[in-house]
Amino acid sequence: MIDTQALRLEQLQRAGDVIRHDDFLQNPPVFIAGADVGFEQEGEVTRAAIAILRYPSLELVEYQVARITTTMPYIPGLLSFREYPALLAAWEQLQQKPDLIFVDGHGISHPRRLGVASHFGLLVNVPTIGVAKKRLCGTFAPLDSAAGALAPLEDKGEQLGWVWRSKARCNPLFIATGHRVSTASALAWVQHCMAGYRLPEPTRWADAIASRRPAFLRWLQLHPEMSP
DNA sequence: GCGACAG
DNA sequence: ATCTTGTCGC
Repeated sequence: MIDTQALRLEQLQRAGDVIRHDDFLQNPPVFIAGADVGFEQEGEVTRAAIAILRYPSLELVEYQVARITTTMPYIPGLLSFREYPALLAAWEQLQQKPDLIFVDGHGISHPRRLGVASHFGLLVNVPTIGVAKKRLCGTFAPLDSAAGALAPLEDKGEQLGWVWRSKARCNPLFIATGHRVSTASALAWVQHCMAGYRLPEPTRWADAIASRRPAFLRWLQLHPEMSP
């Protein structure tokens, strides 16, 4: 069995190492990555995809996909332990390491302040931002229906991040510091990587690659040399 | 006790 | 997350 209590204690300990302010040596970043995790073989296999985009052009310059045997079931609040092994595997395969990573999931907007974006950021020691599609914890004021509507996500007296409607008629995104990025910058960087869709480009590409979507397959046709 | 609960 | 087509709404 899994000692969930020990994992929760580990989260509390690691959360103390998360840096919640900007400490980039060079800003703005030159390469921004999007990271996404999915599953195959009825969950037996965990698949991670990382897409590297040049900033500010947002063109895809590299991507890596890693598949490993799944070791943990999905337990709300303990997601990072299930996903980080595959993320690390994909990370090791990268030729070009990014200056900033958008991780699909929460950052410090987590019950014990250690979502997958924060956990992964600590492991690779790179600035990360959590971009999630659903709330995990915290509360926020009703959001206006217009694109751009924003509300702080708060919990127990502190602001954990933002709830931001990136596009009209779409559910909002939950954006928070992962590691080495401030709450204000987390929102700004995501906003700087939008291209008309609900998700920011780094995340959108990572998802397209992991799921082998048509847009990605078409891009592959134009870049044969990029086929792994 | 009851409801909520990233991917 | 994943299984999956068409369909309703702006």
